Amino acid sequence: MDENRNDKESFFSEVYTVLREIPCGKVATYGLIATLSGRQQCARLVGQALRNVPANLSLPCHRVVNASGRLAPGWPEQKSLLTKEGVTFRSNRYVDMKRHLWNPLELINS
DNA sequence: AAATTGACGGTTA
DNA sequence: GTAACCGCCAATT
Repeated sequence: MDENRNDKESFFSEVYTVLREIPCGKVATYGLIATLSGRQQCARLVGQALRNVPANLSLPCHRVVNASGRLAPGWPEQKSLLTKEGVTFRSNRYVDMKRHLWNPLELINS
């Protein structure tokens, strides 16, 4: 049986699902999404998934940054998108994680 | 099949 | 706070 391939697709779906749960004005790290998707060590896979995602799915992929608050390379528009949602930056390329890092625990509490 | 790459994370310097 | 190094895992070459 091809169960292992099913696992991979499941992981991708989980990633997309988590993406939709990110509230406006918040950001999530690749590692956080990977953890919530069941693969804490597969942060890079999340990045690869996002890269493969077509823009027509309306997924808030611009709300995903790396653990340092760094935005995705080769995608300068991401900064504008985040700024438009109220996200502030520390320097010219780092998101203010202290303010805008999404805390999934709030979802449980709500 | 082996080596390289990649929208990364954590630790160390 | 920033930079360099290593470790992880799957996709690509």
